[in-house]
Amino acid sequence: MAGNTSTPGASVVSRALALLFAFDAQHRRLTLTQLASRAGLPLATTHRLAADLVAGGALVRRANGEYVVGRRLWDLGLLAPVQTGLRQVASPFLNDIHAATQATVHLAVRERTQVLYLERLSGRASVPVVSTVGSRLPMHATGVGKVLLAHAPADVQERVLSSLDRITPYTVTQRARLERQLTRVRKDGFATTEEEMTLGACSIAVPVPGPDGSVVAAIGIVVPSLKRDRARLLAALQVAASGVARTLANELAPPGADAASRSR
Amino acid sequence: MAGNTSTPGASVVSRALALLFAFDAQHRRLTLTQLASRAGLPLATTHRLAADLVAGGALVRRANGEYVVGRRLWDLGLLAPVQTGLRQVASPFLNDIHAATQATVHLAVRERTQVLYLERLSGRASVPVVSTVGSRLPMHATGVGKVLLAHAPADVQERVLSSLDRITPYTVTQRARLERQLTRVRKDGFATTEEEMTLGACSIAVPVPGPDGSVVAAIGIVVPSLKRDRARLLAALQVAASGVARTLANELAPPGADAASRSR
DNA sequence: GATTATGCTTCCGCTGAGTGGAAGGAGGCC
DNA sequence: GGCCTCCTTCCACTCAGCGGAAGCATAATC
Repeated sequence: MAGNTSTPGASVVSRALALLFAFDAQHRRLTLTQLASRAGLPLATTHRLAADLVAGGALVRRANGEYVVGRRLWDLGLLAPVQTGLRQVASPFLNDIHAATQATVHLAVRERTQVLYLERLSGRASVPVVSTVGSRLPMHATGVGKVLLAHAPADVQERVLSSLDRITPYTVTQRARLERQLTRVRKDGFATTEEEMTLGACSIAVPVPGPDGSVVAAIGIVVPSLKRDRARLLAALQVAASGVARTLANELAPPGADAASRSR
Repeated sequence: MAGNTSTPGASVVSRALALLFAFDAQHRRLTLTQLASRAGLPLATTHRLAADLVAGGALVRRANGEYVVGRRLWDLGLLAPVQTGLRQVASPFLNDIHAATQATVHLAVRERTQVLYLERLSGRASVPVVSTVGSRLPMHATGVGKVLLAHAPADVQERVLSSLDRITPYTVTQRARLERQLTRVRKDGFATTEEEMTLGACSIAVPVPGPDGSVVAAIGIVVPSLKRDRARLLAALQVAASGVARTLANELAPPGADAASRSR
């Protein structure tokens, strides 16, 4: 729009989005200068666009000058069809697991080469858990991740297996060893981790099969130790997973349109 | 930016936001034409801006041409400091109530003259419930709403009381009667509704007091009937509410900055 | 209390990014 | 074929946006 832009070709909209997406889980509050630098825009431009965004309610400016994401964007985000159907269907079953185990319960799907956490019920026990709703974690170090990885397309597996970051001393970073684990996951129908993502936290997870036999999601729980009641936890998970799978299959009976198209 | 705009003075950013906020709970999917009409923009302009938004991942265009809110906005929305602290603190207590009662559990705050639902655990029983996370409902017809209204500033009460919409045949629309109910709510420490929002659904709710004695939120549950176990439900709610209140007070012990500033 | 540093706000001349009417597809229905 | 609806592309006009620079406010440093 302007004559003397430093990056001709970039639309105003793209700049505005750069400002919005400058926020992330580690940067929920940004000063003007931080915002400008993270978005890669000149300070004056940032100042003006940010003011527009504040005027529209997309951002909020605190009394101390910091910008935060506005409530209107929270509203808007909730409308995104992020597995809406899956989450609604799964919700009561997750609650059942939570009631039965008192542990932290997760519902997750695969997003490219990472685990995306769709839902989380936090447990009573003081287990350190790093995931929150919306967070992405590596597949090879989480229970739900191993389940999803074990059933992912070959090219995804290849990409994940070719670079296994060490997160704790117990993270499985040897390709061959993880491959053996994945084979077991497919055979046994569940995956476990022991302090591979967070010290002091173990997990166990099972797949949620879709109508066509593919794996559409994973349900897992996080506990301080698996020693004691692995069998009990696994039973609870499997009941829930088959419940979700059954409900999903029924819901899809009238095979209309693409996923998540049930607004009415 | 352009010479021949029909509404000079409107920034590109404001137009882009108009497009985004054209989506709401009743309109999660919009065609180009719908989008243009709801945003109040010419079709060609809408087409171009929407393409920019899609390029940035803020919107997604389905195969059938419909636009929906994109996953990146979902991510972003989760970063909004919408009572982050309150929700985190309350979550385990809400789960307790849910486990104990198997009913639909709500956490809500007041937003201007409406109830804003922050959290919802759906129950097993087939009770019709209209609320979802992020939805706003009138205060006078919901349990949590009555609690929040009873403890709202006088001007808010006045505005709400001066126009009581009828939603079901049982909605309380007489000002004097609702005022008497509010007095009781303050005295008894809980509120109830009986099919005032939805036929076949009753609710009971209690306030969550903040450190300074004001009411910061309400916790409520929805059941088919209150006849049977009102006392039991009330007890569960009160335990949870005081648990949340106590945790909140402890959390605020180091009184630093404004709410929701715990990113690390 | 002067000096420096840092971060925010405002100003303003230049110009190409944005605008939207209009024309041209692409389907769907009768 | 004719008609309708909805989407896409084109293009001449021009003012909204651009961002360097100067000014301002506050806080730290000497």
